[in-house]
Amino acid sequence: MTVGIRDVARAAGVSTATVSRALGRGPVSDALREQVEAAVRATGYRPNLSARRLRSQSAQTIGLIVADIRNPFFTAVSRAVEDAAFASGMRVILCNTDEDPAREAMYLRLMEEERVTGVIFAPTKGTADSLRDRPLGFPVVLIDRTGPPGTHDSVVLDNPAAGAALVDHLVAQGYSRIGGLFGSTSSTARERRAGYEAAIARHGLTPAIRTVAPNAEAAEAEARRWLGAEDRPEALVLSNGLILMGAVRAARAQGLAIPRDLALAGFDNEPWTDLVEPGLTVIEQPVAEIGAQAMRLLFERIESPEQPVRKVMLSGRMIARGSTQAR
Amino acid sequence: MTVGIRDVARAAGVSTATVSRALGRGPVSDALREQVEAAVRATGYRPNLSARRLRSQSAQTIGLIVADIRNPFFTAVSRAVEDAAFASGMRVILCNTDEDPAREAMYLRLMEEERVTGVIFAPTKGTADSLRDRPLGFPVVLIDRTGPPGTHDSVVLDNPAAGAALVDHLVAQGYSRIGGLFGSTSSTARERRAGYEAAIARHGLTPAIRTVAPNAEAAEAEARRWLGAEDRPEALVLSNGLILMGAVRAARAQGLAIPRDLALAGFDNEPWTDLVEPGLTVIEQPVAEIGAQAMRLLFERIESPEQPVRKVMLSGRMIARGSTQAR
DNA sequence: ACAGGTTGTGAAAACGTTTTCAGTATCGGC
DNA sequence: GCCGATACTGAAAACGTTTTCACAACCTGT
Repeated sequence: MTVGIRDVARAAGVSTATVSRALGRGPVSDALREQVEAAVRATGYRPNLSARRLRSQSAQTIGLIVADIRNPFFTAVSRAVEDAAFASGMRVILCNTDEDPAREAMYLRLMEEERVTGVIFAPTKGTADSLRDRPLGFPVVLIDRTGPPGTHDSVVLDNPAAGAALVDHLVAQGYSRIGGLFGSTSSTARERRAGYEAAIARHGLTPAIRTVAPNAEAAEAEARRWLGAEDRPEALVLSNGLILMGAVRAARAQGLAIPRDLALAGFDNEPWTDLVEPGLTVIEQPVAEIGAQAMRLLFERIESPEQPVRKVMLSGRMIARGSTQAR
Repeated sequence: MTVGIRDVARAAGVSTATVSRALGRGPVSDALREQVEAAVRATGYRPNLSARRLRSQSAQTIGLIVADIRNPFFTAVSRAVEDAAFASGMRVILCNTDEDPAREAMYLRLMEEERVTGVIFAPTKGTADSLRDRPLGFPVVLIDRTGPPGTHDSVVLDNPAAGAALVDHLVAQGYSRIGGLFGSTSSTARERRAGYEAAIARHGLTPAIRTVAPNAEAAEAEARRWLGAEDRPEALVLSNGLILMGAVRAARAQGLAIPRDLALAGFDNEPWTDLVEPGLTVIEQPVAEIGAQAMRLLFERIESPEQPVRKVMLSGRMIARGSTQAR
């Protein structure tokens, strides 16, 4: 029924070995190569990737496991990864875990079964920690989040610095009762929180921290409670774009004017953050750079598996907008 | 090196056939099944999916080819598709074409080479038209966009009705010089435009139409030109969420107040559309339903390949917000 | 007690490629 | 004119599974 390499071989009057070589790279005379190419066109042959991968023991595929495909940060990173992969003739399998450890485990198993060449992974905290003891058949590069130092290559933002920068900015703008609402599932949120705490301490202020599942709905609910409470802060630091959106919604719901009643400073320069009124002060992440660096680390790890573990730390860029106007 | 089914068989003291049957569905005694499972755990065996697919001639994989992964409409649909696929024990390969026919062709070829079970596809107009003459080894369900009637199953919004509904709403709110800015690459934009034109004609108004690449940057540039021209419309209909965002940016850039100087009505109830001031009137698409229906059509087509082509048309829901306030 | 299932099992074939191995021309250098 | 490379080619093995085939063991109804 379906046309295979033997059909092409027969049509071209050569052996299957020659067809294989003509299609891949192998020594084939120009004459035969042309015959083969003609036969491929004539028969409409499509190589069977499963067979090719099985025999060649090389999937030419990298897995990209992200925590939330709705988060524009991850879609932006994934585009960069995909571009780099295609430039190297590799396929990408994109997986979305929804910050769910069970789905992370499932996808890691899937990657093993696919015998992928390598994986780029944004794990939840628990998985990141246990990754050290989990033997996997492929190299892993962590993005956005890391586990214990020294286990896997990684590329992350300088989160402590970024968290501190937001606090410093808010202090400079005249705010002092500065709260922080951080995601509960990632090392990244922890690091941003650590930067927040350090800066708060440095300025001699009192920290006020709440933790929440990193999605807009949970963040809105928690922020509403907080903003309705007596100890309502004057300003809020939000640890990612989804939480930032939740906070904006909560402020609206509570009838608080930004920045008069509540200043906001968060992460991820998403397209909508300068469309709302006032614009939102954010740390912009170098998303394309993160994806590209992750692919570079992965390729270099595949090239030389025994080299020491590396961690690439990139700086964010603060974009000050109306939401943190001086009071 | 890597542990295969023969190693498991040896460890369990059975044949490879028995291991295969114990892992899949096949008649195996309980005693042996347990032995096999123990051996799997002991050896850390992971089945090789390439080998499995090659032998069983079934990829258990569906391809999902979307036009723009940055468009929240497609990420939402893809989540629904993925959920349905996993519920049926299938994998999903997610591909992003960027509205580029060359990438569409590349991904279609990839799907052939992967021998996928089926494909869900949001094609550009040119590709949708030529799809009829392109023999593919798998069933295809078109989403969001269609080609010539009767060639492939599809699930789409009732776009003409939705386009007309926006015009009707604007007319009811007192606007009469209503322009339309539509995407250039999809059948969907065409249908929305047809609905716009029909409604404009029905109200005895004059149509004013511009066409643009369906991304925020191109839309903003075109809208800026238009809004700076003498024949600036009082209201604008925008054919998707990205174009809507471009229009908002253009209005801001030209210093036009919404809705006083310019009313806006668009598509896709994205999270930010009610965060901007004023909120934007949009047609909300039943994204989860679109994904679920597409999977249903695909499965039923796989089940019975010869059944007549079906087209599922879903209705959008208009959400009126401040951007179309009565004047 | 026997024919005719039914159930469980293993040996071996098969899936569609790539790669190894061996072989045949051809070539350059003596 | 011979010898060792070099370049190309085909036959067959190999990749890791699932599936077919054959068969043995056990039922079930007469």
